[in-house]
Amino acid sequence: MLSKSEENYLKAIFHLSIKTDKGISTNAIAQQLETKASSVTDMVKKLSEKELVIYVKYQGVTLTNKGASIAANVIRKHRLWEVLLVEKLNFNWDEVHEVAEQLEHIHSKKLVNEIDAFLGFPKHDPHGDPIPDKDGNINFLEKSLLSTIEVGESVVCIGVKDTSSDFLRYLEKQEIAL
Amino acid sequence: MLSKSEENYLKAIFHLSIKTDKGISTNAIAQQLETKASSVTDMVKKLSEKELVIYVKYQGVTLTNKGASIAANVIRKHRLWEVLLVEKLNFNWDEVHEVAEQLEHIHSKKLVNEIDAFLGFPKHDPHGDPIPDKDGNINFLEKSLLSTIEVGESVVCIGVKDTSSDFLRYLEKQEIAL
DNA sequence: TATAATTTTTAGACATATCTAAAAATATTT
DNA sequence: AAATATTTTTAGATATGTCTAAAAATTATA
Repeated sequence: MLSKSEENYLKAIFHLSIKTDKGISTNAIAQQLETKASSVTDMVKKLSEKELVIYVKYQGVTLTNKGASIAANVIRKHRLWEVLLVEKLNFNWDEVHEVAEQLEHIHSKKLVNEIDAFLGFPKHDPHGDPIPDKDGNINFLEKSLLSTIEVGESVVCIGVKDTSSDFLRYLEKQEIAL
Repeated sequence: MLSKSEENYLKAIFHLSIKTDKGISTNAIAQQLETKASSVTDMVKKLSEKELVIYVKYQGVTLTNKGASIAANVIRKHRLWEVLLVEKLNFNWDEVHEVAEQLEHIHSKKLVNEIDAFLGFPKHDPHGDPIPDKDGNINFLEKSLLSTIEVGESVVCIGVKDTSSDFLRYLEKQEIAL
């Protein structure tokens, strides 16, 4: 059973890996997790021993299949909890992140799958991000940033990149929803 | 913000305090938490510094109002989660304990209160134990053990003392429910 | 390609929570 | 009340995860 900390590292590496095929740098992980590079080195060694990442000194890390699968599962839980909070428990989409950060570390396969069913097997979280399936498969559908759209063009908003409360409340003020 | 471990100690002391007015012994706590007496001494000192328990060396501990309130709140969360698991997520009453032990440590007042409302403000958990209210007040209603009832007497079963899976499944086989 | 700047790792320290083994205090027995 | 047994505490060790500061490796610059 992995610790909360180990899961958070895998999740951070997973997110950083989406944008690139290269190894993820120690500093990038440190920045993502708001921790120090030296802490990252320590943890990455540990994850490497557990065969969850491939780590070559000074070359950054990449997730193994096992590591990626665990990370996807944590993200699955995070996003399913977010849907539950918004759809059933009157949370606003700008209030869910902090609680979901805690809930994503609850260990119970039955719980996750029951929530999935209870919610009708949602495909996206309240911010439009795709929810990985049981096997960790995730649907990266192509999106364009609103800033790249021409004035006058009609588009459908399916997600947000910035999930800060400030930004989400700004969107609501502009009457932009998903 | 208290750690999971600190919360578990407060909860254990709370439960042990129900049966007695005396200070709770180091050994009793160690037994309840399946840990060693020396670990209990360490933690109890820490809780004492935080004014959550009154601790006199060799004399056991009692909860302060603050400590009791926190313990009651953890128990409130535990029992509300159990109701959610059973009522909404298809858990059997013998499957809920382990997951609730994790969920009770999630920190979010809004979450607890929303779950409470979502469930229609239940008064008891799936084992018939009372759910403390927001302020930590708990309804200790008088119950008699089935073993003290005369043969032929008619009674209503409103709770269980033993919450082990084995015992709960035995009750189901006997068609005894709450 | 040397030199400088940056990144990464190592070494050693600290906090939390736990443990074992020994010492001290309390409780029980004779 | 003295001897014995039990409980509790202390002292010192371990594991996890973090940090700072210094050393080593890599990358960028002149």
